[in-house]
Amino acid sequence: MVVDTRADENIDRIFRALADSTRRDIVRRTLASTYSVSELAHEYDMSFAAVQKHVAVLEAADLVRKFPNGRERIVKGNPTTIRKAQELLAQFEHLWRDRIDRLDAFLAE
Amino acid sequence: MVVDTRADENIDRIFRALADSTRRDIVRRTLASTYSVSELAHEYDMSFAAVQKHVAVLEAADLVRKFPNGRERIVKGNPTTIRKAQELLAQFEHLWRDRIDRLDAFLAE
DNA sequence: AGTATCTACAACCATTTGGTTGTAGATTAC
DNA sequence: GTAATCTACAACCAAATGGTTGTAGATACT
Repeated sequence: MVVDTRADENIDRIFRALADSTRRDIVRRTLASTYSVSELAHEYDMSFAAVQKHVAVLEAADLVRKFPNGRERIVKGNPTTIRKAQELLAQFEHLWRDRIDRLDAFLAE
Repeated sequence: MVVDTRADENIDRIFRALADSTRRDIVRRTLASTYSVSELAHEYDMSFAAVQKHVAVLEAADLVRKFPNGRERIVKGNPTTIRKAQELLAQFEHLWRDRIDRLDAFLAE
């Protein structure tokens, strides 16, 4: 069985992007407030280029978007993609509940 | 600023584990039904050892657990960890909502 | 105009990841 | 008892990841 589709690759990117505490912190910050790339870079113990790469990973996953503002790029967190991931996990939980419901129905016989 | 803690590493593992469509499929299956490792292996176009490794990654993230049953290991999806991830994403969304609420309050002045 | 700042991007490096094959230990089936 | 099945794990390999430094293009400041 082959499992991978284009849609799956997008999901891969989302979870992969979230699997790093620096990137999760960037998402939190840019959801709660406004940051340029260099403002973000000041927050972490790593090079500007490293932070830039993290932002690029998040952007590829559509977890943040960049908007030009003069020489700066304003990074904004994208709540829609967060919700998408959340809904996928909710489906997972649903599978479990359905199973329990089936079990309950069986035991009720 | 240093961002990583022990707790963060666990979160890393969860999202990292979910960032692969084969592993997401294993989670879905083992939440909805019962599979041994070899039964899972039959479902995918890869070696038994590869599937075994995927299960190990999921187990390290506590997304599945293994229970010995004779020579088999029964793999069970763990809804608790799914929920944990879901709640974390819900917090992210909350940051966004708070921001919008603050904006609304400001505009209402 | 000249300088400083912000960003983009390439090249490089060590480590991790996702796959493989092969070997070996337990348990079950005949 | 022997053979088949299920699992574990090591060794290996190519590709991706997460960091670095260095160079260069735009924009803003004085």
